[in-house]
Amino acid sequence: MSKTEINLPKTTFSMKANLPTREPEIIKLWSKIDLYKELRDSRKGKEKFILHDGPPYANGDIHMGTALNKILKDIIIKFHQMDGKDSVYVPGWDCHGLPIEWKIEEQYKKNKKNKNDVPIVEFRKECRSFAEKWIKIHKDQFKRLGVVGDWENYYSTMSFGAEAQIVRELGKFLKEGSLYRGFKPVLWSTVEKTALADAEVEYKDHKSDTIYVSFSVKHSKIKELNDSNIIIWTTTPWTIPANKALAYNKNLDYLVLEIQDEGDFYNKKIVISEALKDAVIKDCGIKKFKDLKKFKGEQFQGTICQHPFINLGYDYEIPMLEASFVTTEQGTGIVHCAPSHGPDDFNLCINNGIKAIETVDGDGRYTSNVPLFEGVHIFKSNSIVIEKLKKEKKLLSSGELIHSYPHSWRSKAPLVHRATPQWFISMESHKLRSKALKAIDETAFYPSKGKERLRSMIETRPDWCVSRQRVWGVPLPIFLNKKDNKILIDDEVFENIAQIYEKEGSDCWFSDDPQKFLGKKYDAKDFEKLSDIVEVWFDSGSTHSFVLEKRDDLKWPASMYLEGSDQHRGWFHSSLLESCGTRGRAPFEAILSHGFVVDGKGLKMSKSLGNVIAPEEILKKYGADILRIWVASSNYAEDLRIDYSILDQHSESYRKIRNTFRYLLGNLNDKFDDINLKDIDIKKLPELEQFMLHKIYKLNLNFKEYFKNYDFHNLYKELLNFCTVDLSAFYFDIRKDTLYCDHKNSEKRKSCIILLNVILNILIKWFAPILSFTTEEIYQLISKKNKSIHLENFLIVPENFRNDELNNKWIELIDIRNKCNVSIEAKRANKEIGSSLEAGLKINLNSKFKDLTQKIDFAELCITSKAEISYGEYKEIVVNTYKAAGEKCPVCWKIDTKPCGRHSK
RNA sequence: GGGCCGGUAGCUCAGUUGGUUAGAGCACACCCUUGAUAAGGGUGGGGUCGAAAGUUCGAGUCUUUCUCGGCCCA
Repeated sequence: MSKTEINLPKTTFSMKANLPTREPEIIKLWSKIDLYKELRDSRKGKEKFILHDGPPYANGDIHMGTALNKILKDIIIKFHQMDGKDSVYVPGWDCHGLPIEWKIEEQYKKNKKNKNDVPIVEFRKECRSFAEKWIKIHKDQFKRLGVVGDWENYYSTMSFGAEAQIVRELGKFLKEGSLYRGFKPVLWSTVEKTALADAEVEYKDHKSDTIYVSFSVKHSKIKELNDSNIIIWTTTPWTIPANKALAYNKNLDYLVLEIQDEGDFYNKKIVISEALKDAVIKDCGIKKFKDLKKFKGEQFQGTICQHPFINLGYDYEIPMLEASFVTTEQGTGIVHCAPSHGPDDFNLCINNGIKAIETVDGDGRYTSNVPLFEGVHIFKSNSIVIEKLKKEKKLLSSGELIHSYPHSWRSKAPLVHRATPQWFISMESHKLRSKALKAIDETAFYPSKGKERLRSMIETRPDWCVSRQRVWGVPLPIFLNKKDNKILIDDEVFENIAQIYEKEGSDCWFSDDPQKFLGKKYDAKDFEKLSDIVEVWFDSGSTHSFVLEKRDDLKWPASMYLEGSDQHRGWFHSSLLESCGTRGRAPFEAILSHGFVVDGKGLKMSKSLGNVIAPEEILKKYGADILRIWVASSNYAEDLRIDYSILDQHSESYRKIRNTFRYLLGNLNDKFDDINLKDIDIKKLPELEQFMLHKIYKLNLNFKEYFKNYDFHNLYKELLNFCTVDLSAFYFDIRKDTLYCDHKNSEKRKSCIILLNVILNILIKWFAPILSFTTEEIYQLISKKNKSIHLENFLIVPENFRNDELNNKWIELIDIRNKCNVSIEAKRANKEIGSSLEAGLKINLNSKFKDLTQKIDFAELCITSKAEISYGEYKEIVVNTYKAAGEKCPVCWKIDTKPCGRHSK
């Protein structure tokens, strides 16, 4: 018999994947058939699954984190689509904000242009086109990853519709009354009379006056504190008039000392931290003193002090507050707090109900809120403060210090923190906090630990500051009445502004006559138009309103929001607050958060470490399907490690999967028969085939459970193990003989072909959400049913595939098979045999196995030429392997003393 | 510096309410095969469960401290 008479596998599906060149062709196919539209049409009227896209910032090439995020989204969307739902994906971009402003400014700098010489509207146009450019680039990069979505009708926070809706959303907070005007310190240049962003700040050495100031205790739980003086140290004496509180650390030890030196502090008790005692004594030149008491910081609780200028009209109470930012690095272990002049101070005070006020104006002069100092410039007031402290006997010591201090990058002038008018959404006035906490309870979190993380942030966060003194953003739609400084609240005006934005965008706020926005009802002369913009988190926090609610193909609330775990502080957070404030519930039913991409050792990627891997490199070297395997196989609940050795490993697994498909296709000769699983007459199949159907049934159960919990790394692992353990090393290996050597009419062979069809059909669908490209490549080869694999549904596996009894039986048989393999291996190691077909088996089994094994051909299972079982009182399974005697059949290669009768016909 | 989360074979991951000798796949080593062939099969080695202390008859699992890493805040 010649080789042409056996059925060798034949397929056009190549072993080599060549993904980097093949994948772009598949993307072209998807675009040609308009896959996204096909997907929508195929699920018209079906239950919707809406994964609402968190908008990436339209700036710079995508990195691994972005790729991870998009692929994970795509995998989930495809799972739901194949599960029969209408799984709509509308990608979006976040466009406003400082980073883009910066890029444009940088370009100006290069061209020696001054931002201030450029009209705002022109500047904003450049920002807009910059964002547009990056959206285009991102789109192609995301498509290359295999992400399918409505790329033609994406959303952006800078679209006119978005800008209009953001105005409407703010209008809701204004109308409700929860949006109020407050003050908050920002870094301020008194020279340029403007706020500066962190990135605009240069740190360099600066000489500051330093003072040790005493605050006398008004009352305290600690007896010894009641007639003592809390000592603080500061490098900004000019902030003393704005002092509202003192901060201590509850974990530090503090001392009460009695000073016995002559002078203002003779016989006075002072309080400082124990750790800084020596430094303070030396710095203040204290010679004689007595230790009176030592106590833990936590005992400060409830202590109230007096302002050092109490006799000059500063007659309010100064509470002592607990703060972890107090350290023993410098000073006295107690820190003076001016909420108008420091972010720490501000946050601590606001959490204790002390609000910042405007103490210093834009020029750097004290306002009328500061008694004695009104009109004095802060940079000229240190000496006055020091002099008055001395006069009031509140100055323990003074000096000078050269230290690193923030300066403006433009003017090089020293900066200060200055409380400026800002707009806040109250967490309490309309119960926003409790609404948000309730909404968290009603949300499903994957992984569950995300719930606590978000909750603890919402529980403790201060009021939401939504204003920024910038230009690239949505203008705050606020008019102030010049007479009484009251906010103009009128739905007609808000809607008018929104409709103008809808038509022409928000640029006109800065250029056009205010009357245009006020309409006919009000006179522009009576109102001041604000020039602040809305902070960008409010933009993206409103996407649910201008995307989910506005589009007919979507639904509100979203089924899921999915982002990196940093977004508990970001998008999850702002979306929750915005939606709870305006609609009383979260805009999502579930939140899935993923960890960060780190290198192979678990370190974060950074240029300096040289461990950065760009998605582009991976696509060029491996292809998107390998990257998608990396996403699916990693546990996103934690950080995700990636390096080339990890990718190499996944690309090995990919080859295993690809070869599994190749075996199926080869033996089917690329002819796929879409068998209805319900029509299979299971009892007519050999037991091995029945057992495989049971395996498929069980795996499908697990598959559904893993998918339900978004537990993809376990799902992928089971699929991979099915390919390697159950198929390649077991079923495929055993059935090679039947497939190659049996006649095409053999019942056994036909049964096997049924199984190969079933396996191919179910496997390609199981893998499709993950291996989007490879499964498409296969689908195009075998099926004309649909235009794409992604239009298919997961198969429903009939209950009659289940056969637990048979499964238990085959667990035993596989155990015997494993023992046979050990025995064969021993002979192979002795060089007595090579291939297992050169072997015969003598298997000794306890009689209890008789029923189990009677009809089983172990020569078939173990791929040997002979196998005999003898039953007896054996305690263990004992297998003896011998060299099979006789001639090798040229067709099936089995060795027998008699001629092989299989291939006569 | 503070809050939260994490550390199980070289890699990706399992490991129920504490309970036999901690598992799987890949990788690795050796062997076989040359009719899945830049494929396929078999056998095997490999872990102080980040470290230490504690609770317990018993700890990968519970407690504390430390350490390393990540995110957020400062």
